[in-house]
Parts: sequence; structure tokens; C-alpha cells
Amino acid sequence: MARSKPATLKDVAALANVSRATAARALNSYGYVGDETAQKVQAAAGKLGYRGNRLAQALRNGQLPIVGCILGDIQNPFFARIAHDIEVLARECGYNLVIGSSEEELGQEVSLLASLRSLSIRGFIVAPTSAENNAHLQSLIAENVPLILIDRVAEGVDCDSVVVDNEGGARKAVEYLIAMGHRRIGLLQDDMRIFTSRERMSGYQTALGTAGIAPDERMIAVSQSTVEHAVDATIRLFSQKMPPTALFTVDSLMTQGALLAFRSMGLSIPHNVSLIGFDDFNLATFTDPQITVVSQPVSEIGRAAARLLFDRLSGKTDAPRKVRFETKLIIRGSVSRRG
Amino acid sequence: MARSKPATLKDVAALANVSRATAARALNSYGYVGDETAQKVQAAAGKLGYRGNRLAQALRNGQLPIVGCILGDIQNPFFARIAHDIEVLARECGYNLVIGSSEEELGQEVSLLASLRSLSIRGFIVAPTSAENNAHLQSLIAENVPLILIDRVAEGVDCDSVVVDNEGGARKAVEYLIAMGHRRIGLLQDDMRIFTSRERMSGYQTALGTAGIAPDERMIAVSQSTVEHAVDATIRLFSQKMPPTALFTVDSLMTQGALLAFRSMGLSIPHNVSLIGFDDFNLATFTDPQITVVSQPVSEIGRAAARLLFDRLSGKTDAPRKVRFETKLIIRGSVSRRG
DNA sequence: AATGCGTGTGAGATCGATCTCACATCTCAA
DNA sequence: TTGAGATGTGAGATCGATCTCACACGCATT
Repeated sequence: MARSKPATLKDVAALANVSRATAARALNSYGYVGDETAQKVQAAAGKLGYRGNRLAQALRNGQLPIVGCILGDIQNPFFARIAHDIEVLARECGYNLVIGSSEEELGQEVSLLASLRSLSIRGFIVAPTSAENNAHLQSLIAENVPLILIDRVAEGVDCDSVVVDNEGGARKAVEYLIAMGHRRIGLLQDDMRIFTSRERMSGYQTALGTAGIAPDERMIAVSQSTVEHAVDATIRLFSQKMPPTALFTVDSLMTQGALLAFRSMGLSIPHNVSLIGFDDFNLATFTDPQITVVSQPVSEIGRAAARLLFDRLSGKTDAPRKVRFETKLIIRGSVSRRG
Repeated sequence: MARSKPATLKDVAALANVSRATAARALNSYGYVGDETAQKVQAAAGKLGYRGNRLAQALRNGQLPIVGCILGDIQNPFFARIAHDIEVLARECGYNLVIGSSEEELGQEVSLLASLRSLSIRGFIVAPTSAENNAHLQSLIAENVPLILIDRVAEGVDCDSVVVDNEGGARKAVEYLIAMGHRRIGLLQDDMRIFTSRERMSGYQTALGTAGIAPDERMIAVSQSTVEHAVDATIRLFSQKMPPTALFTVDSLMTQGALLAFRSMGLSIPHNVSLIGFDDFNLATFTDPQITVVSQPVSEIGRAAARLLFDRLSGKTDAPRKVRFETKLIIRGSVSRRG
């Protein structure tokens, strides 16, 4: 079937018997246009179902009304929530959202960003994979492309950012474990390249240090942030001769992995092992016992980042703003007193 | 800071002392180009960090290497998984992914689609909100824009689709409840406009009918597909004088909502009430008891849809293919015998 | 010497929307 | 009556990449 190409401005102009320039004026209401002419044009546009070609518009004025968003993994409910909130705000502002997963690979992040930049995308919200390797981010700044860092910051990249108090959250969690009598406290963490992982580990270490507990790397397991990987890592961690008596996990997928691992190992919470997770999740209160977590204001993060971005896009040029949300230890029932 | 605009082909040509045409030939390797010239151009491009403007390319050849994806809500792990899988395949094929949430609003879906179409996007994967109102989808077909329906089909829209056996899955679940002696079986479902909701309800009704159980609309609650709404709807459903003895929920967020609602009402599973959910979820095996579910092969769906789309994009023009995956009843511990 | 082909290159059109000009009118005041 | 200003409109340039066309050269064949 002959697929009728979508109508162009030229078609509209022809139908209305005016020039393209006049048609454009009528449709975008700028400059002088006669009332009657304007009506003719509107009518013609309506009849043809005219819908400007955003590509051509973008080519002309240099930018596409799309914002790019590069996150670790949309399957993580934390990022899913953020992506959703950004998309909603973007839509309100007449933008669409391109999403890419870096899958926590720096290479992926770099190539994704390059690919999106060649689209003349107007701004980016990125959760950088690495705290150090960030030439690609710096070059965005250098070329004045609005960039908002989310969940993580990157050294030497001077731009708006939205993060939470990871260090404090982790510290509170571990201090609580210590106060409950635990000494062999495990840490199940993400790759150390990742900013949040690093900060949360730092909180963990600070808490141990303050309590005079010597760091012990056998207490630390690293895994990718998926339920499956976390299960394996937890099992490894708890298969030692002297396993931890408590575990702190750095995100909700890992917390869920730990839960599944404990069950498969026949370890019962909180009797055999205590657990605190970073980032709350829907069913944290449904398990038995309910899981104690460090919660972060997930619903604020994406919205805050999107607002920062759209401020920049509408021309704001003041100094970069660093938003930092507090975290909160929510005590439920997954930690037992050790004595 | 003067933000140096990205280098254009003209810049490269100028630096290499050739015409734009020649530069283009050298970079895209077509037509005749002298060896020496080609090298000069490559060198110039390298030095300037030239990276073609995909917008201009797209304007010229009519299409942007982006695929659009309109789903109900990325926060639903089901859709998140699908979006993720599509993004991965798209990236492998050199495409980027634009994501939009219809939030199950037809209007939203229509305007999102219009907005993406004006971007000259090359193909779409859509989970249509409504089974009937689909002029916007039909017009895509009419204009030969590749479209893959996912999770749901739409009447009169003749294109590739990927769905699961909703009717059968729901039927098996309800038959099982009936076999376990339940008669007052509740249904917590999504809006009836939604294809899956309708099919799952149909399976529910068929099972009841076959067993000679009269339909009773007091057994049916409708809610949006979020944990919060599902909590409310469940509480309403179970606050009747003669509440159901078992509940079938049509997706995993609603299942989780039902779990939370039951707990807040002090109803224990499976003693006071039995539960089966459609769509498995991470913690379904972690709750006590574990939740019996109808599982669908989530990891296949997005990949299958993406493959169908990229087949179309690479020119395949055979008859629309209708992929349908089976569902499986996974019996765990959330259903008790009634009698 | 005339013709043909293979090779290499540049000028210019094209995609669609926008914007700057220049050129018309028309009105009102000096 | 002339000129200044407001009001309308169209021709053409522009954004950046691509592609068609025409033109050049060299070498080999008749």
C-alpha cells in the first residue's frame, strides 16, 4: 500500500495557497500574519494532519527535545522509579526520554553517551559507573551540555547532582549492628568503582573503626547488583569457618538475594544471622521477620534531578547545585541481639 | 568558555582540502576515492573528533535509528524486564531506545505515540492500553511503520505480536482453587480496557462456569496496577460480610498489594485466605508461606518482541507473526484446602 | 586521432522547518 | 503629498549529511 508520507509544511502551504514562510508563521504564531490567512493555514494543516517534523526543527535550531538518561539497570526498582519520575516530568515539559543501561560497564556508558550526543540531545541525567574515569562527562561540561549526576558523583565533574547520604546511612546501620552486640559484620557490596558502593563501604568501615573492630576482608563480598549474583556471593560469604553474624547489603536487589541465600542455606533470620539492607523495598515488611533497612527518599531523587535538568534547559546558569538527601534507619525485625 | 560546536563534515573537508562530497565518500567508503585523499580525510576527521550528526543523516534518509517503546509502567518489574531486554538488543543493533509510560491512559498513549512519530522513529513496541480504541495504531500500520504489540493485542491491528496464554493461565489458577474446595473466589483485576485483564478475567469466569459456580460481581475488585491501589481494593473486597475465601490477582504488583492488605487486616495465608497471583516475582518464594503463582516467561517476551521488530526493520515483509508463550501454574504454599 | 572506459573529484540539490531579508501595502501625521 | 511606521507576504539561505550529476584526467583500444 502506498504509505502516504506524512504531510510537510510545503504541503500545507500549497493547500492554503501561501508560501512556506507564511504557513510557518501561522502555525507557530510569530511575526505578522493576516487573520484570514492564519485560518486558511490552520484549516489546511488540520485537513492534512500536519505534524511538524521534529527532526528538521531540531536540525535547524540545533537540538532535539529529548533528554537522555543513563542508569545502571532499569530492572533495579530504585532506578525504575527514578526513570519513571524523570519520564513524567519530561513529558510535562514536552520532552521525550531516551533510556540506556550502562550495566555498570564504563565502556557501555561511554559509547552510549557518544551515541546519544550525536543525536544532539539536549541534556543528560547520568548515574556514572565510575568515580574516576569520566573524561566523557567532563567533555559534556566543557561543551556546555546540561548534565545532572544522579545517585553518584564523579570526581572533577562540576555539575548539578542529586545523591543521598550513603556514608551516614551505612554508618548508622553498622553502628546499630554493633550496638546489638555484633562484631563479625559482613558487607555485601557492589563493585568498588561505583560511588555509592564506595561511600557505603566507607560508612561501614568508619563504624567498625570507631567501635575498635579491626577490618577483616573475609567479611566483605563483592557481587553484581542482581538477585542471582547476590545469592551466590552471600553463600560464599557464609560458607566460611567463621562466617559473619550479621550482614549489611548495599542495595535492595542484593538484600533480596541475601534473603534467598540464607533460606537456601537454612540460616534463619534473625536467629542465625542478622540483616540490614540499604534501600527499602515493597516486601521488606512482608517477610517474616520484616527487614530492617536504611531507606532513601527514592521518590524525591528522580524528580529533583529532572527539575535541575529542566532548570538548566530553560537557561539557568548559576553555580552547580548539589542536592543531598538524608537516609533513615528503619528498624524492623531482622536484627537480633548478640551476646 | 566558548563551547566549540562539534565538528561538521564541512570542517573535516576544509581541513583535508577536499570537497564535502569527497570527505563523505572517504568516511563512508562508497564511490571512488583516492587512497591518499582518503587518508587525509580520515586524519582530519580524527583530529577534529568528527562524529556525524545523526539528526542530519536522519533528516536526509528519513529515519532515526531509534525505536520507541510504550509500556504501561516501567515500575512494574514485568515491564522493566521487558524494557531492559529490548534496550539490550536495540543497542546491539545500533539503535537507541525511547521509552514512554502510557500509565494505562489511552490519551497518554496516543499523544506519546504522536510525539514519537514526529521524530521519524523507525519502529515501535507498544503494550496498548485499550483493545478497541486503536486508530492511532492502525494508522501506523497504514503508513508501514513497523509495530510490535507486546503483552496485549488490539482488535483490527494486524501486526506482529507477543503475548502469553492469559486465559489458560488464569483458568488453571482458578481451577486449582476450585479443586482445593474454594467456591467464593475473588478476582483482583486491572481495568477491563486492558487486554490481559480481560483475558485473565475470562479464564476466571470459564473456570467458575465449568465448575457450575455462579458468577458474583461482589467477588470482583478493580484497581490500578500499583501496590498501593491494590492494598485498598483488597481491603474493600475482604471487608464484605461474605468475603471470598480465595483471591486471584492479575499481576505481581497487585499480588504484593494483596499480601500487604491481608497482613494489615490480620488475615493469615493460607489459613484465613488463599492466594494465587499472575506473574511470578523475586520474593514470592520468600514469604511465609511461599506464594503460588501463574508464571510467564518474562525473559523471553521482550527479546522476542525486539527480534520481531529488528526483522521488520531489516526488511522482512512476510505475514504478521503472532507469538504466544505458555504460562505455568507454580504451586507453592499460599492455597489451603477448604472443606 | 578518435573513442571508450575506469578513476577521482566537486558543484549543487535534497531532506523539512525556520528565519532573515526585501518588498509590498495601507494608515496616519506633518 | 510625502514620508514614516505598521502590517503582511514571499524568496531564499540555513542547519549537516548525502547523493546525483557532470566533468576531469589517464590509459587502452580501434
